[in-house]
Amino acid sequence: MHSPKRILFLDLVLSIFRLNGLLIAEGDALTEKLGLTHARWKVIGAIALSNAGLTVPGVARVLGQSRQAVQRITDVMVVDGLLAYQRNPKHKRSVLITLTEEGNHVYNMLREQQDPWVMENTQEIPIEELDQALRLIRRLIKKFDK
Amino acid sequence: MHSPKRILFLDLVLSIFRLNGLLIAEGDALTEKLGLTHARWKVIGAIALSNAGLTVPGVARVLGQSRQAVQRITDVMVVDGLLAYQRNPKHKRSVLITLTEEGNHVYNMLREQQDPWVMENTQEIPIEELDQALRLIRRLIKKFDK
DNA sequence: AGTACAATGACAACATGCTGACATAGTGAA
DNA sequence: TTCACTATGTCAGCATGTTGTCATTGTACT
Repeated sequence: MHSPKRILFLDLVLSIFRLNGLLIAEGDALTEKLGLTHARWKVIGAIALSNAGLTVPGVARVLGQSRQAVQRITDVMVVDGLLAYQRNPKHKRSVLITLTEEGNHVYNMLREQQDPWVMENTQEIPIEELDQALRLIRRLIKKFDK
Repeated sequence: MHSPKRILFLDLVLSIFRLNGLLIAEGDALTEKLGLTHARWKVIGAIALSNAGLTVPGVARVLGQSRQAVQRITDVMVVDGLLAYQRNPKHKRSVLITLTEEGNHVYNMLREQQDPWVMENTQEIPIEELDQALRLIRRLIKKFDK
């Protein structure tokens, strides 16, 4: 079974692995001066983008990681003063994660690095192509996320 | 700067992270009975797909990882009998990695699991869409892989 | 040939991720 | 309300990946 589709799909999978690694490297380079690592900017990004507030398992679900891995990172980030835990009106045990003033400051600096980076890497790409790719990827995510 | 393109691109990046994790989980589930982990099936796949033979740093380049990480995995896989190191006519120190008979057997079984998995997950997706997405991802890879 | 630079192997320290296990809190149905 | 099931926090063990460092081998240029 060596259909073109098979080759294409496996190629796509390998390319996802590769791009994933490159994006992490890009993000790390982008945030190097801010003292962030990819584990940290992922968490900061997820929280900053959430409207309703996120719990530790909530961040884990968004990032597709285990809650234990997220918990470990957030615990350290709270100690480091980037995040704070806040009482959750919806849940007695599971606190909400919020950005501290310093965390917000770091996020803003992250944005200052990120915005030109996004500009630079998307200006030649039509918005329709980005949208189509995103839709396909979302479709695959839905398939695998059960 | 909250252009739709920015949001779209960041959304794409997050989705790549998410899909990457899900694909690894899929692969691990697929190869669970074979006693493989993602670090291992990635190496086996890379070697099986190579024509000319690969060295440890060669595999690292293909997978976009550090040679040290690959070396550690291959060393264990040699002990486990899946891989063997072979004299490299081109290089005195840097040996070639080959699949042992058992390694080849495992690769064939991997293929038996992988083929129906690919079928199942691509049958509703037009080949053109896969191709377009792959092209965009390759374009991004080229941008970041310097 | 000689020499500077690159590539490789080896080892270490560390960050990150996963799963498993357990106790506790929360939720929903009988 | 009670009870089974799920969600969460916590701790532990382990796999994987990164960077840094050093010695050694290869390579390429003069």
